[in-house]
Amino acid sequence: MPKQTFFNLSDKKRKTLIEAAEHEFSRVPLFEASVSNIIKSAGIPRGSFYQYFNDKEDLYFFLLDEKLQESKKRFIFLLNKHEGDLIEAMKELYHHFLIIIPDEEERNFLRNAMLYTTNKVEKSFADMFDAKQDRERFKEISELIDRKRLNVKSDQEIVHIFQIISAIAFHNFIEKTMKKLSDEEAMKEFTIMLEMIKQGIYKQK
Amino acid sequence: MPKQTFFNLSDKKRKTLIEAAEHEFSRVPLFEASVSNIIKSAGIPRGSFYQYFNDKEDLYFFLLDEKLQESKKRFIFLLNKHEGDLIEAMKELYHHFLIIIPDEEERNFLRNAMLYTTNKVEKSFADMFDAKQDRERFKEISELIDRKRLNVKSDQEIVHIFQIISAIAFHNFIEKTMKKLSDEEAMKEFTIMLEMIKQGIYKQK
DNA sequence: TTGACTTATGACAACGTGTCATATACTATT
DNA sequence: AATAGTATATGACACGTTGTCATAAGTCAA
Repeated sequence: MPKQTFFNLSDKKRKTLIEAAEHEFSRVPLFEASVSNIIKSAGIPRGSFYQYFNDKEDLYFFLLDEKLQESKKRFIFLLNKHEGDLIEAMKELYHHFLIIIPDEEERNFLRNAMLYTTNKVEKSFADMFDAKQDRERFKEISELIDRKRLNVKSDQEIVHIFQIISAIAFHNFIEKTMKKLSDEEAMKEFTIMLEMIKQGIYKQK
Repeated sequence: MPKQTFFNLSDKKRKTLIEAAEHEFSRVPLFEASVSNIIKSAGIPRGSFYQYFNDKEDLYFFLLDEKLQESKKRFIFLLNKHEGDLIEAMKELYHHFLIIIPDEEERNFLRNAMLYTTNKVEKSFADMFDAKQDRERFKEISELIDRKRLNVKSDQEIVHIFQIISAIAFHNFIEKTMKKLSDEEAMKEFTIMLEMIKQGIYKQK
């Protein structure tokens, strides 16, 4: 977490710094990003940077977390919109992630995050549904989901379903990026896969 | 790819170098690994390293690819063993990945790869099943799979099933690592998820 | 005004990377 | 054996990055 000093900064200075950081982290993935570029672009001295953050990771995951919080809120909104249909909500969330975000810098930031810090992103996203992490949110989501549609026996299985869908979404994004698929193609593949797991991939006896 | 010079090296020297590299890449993920450590441990001068490789990525992905080739071969073997049952083959492959590998260094190498270069590992693995990449292998695998068990209409859907199972395996490994689950716990979760997608997660109408 | 505390600053040591001029080894040909 | 031509080995070096630390400047309450 950034140090208190960072939060004590004037709004203007903090905003400049954040913008400089987002610019750098959009340009290249975390491991190639440099503190030097960020401070040059923000116009602050090197010492100050380390007054605010432990290191570049500190700043990076602070920014990433903020963005993921937004996604989590959106997910809840979409779950409402689709009357508790988990798959429809995830479809639209993913679609939004692919297409609707208008800002190219934001897209690149998230792209770099998804590809190079997959484990962190995936964990953060999965934790939304982890009762131990955030009982409040878990309860909210859990109540929203329409169980009648689902072939589940327990709450635990609902969590698994969420994890399966997330895993497929992550996989799909990686495939899209590596094979340079269009948004439409990616979305089509994602939808097909979801249909398959809805119905079951093995023949019923 | 490493340069020809590397392959011209004496077996002994090449082996020493590879061992030094594996040691370093087991210690830390690619982005933290240093050429300096590798050459120090291998006892070769800095200039030589760059005579053999373009950079550390060059060496890293060469090693990683070799290991993934092994997994691919094993997958085909397991598909045979389980008489074309895709899910049983993947279960055992994953189980092997988790438990059977006896060498701790090897485990750490793969762990670092899975967590920090997910996109590359996932792509390489998925390509095994990509007709465009390796028509030979695709044909071999495709013929091995027992379609009678599967609820599929086309070859394309079989590829999707493979992708779904891989995605779940990757997800599971990340979860296992982040939450420090035991091999048994991870395996149990993986099995549950596979059962779910076998049967379908939505109620049939 | 003073003292205590917080924040700002940039020079610096430590380390890492990739290159390049130079030295050395090897091979084939006369 | 001498030579030429090619492949390989070597390590000093220029350049970039990181995180720290001594010092300066600011803030605020008494």
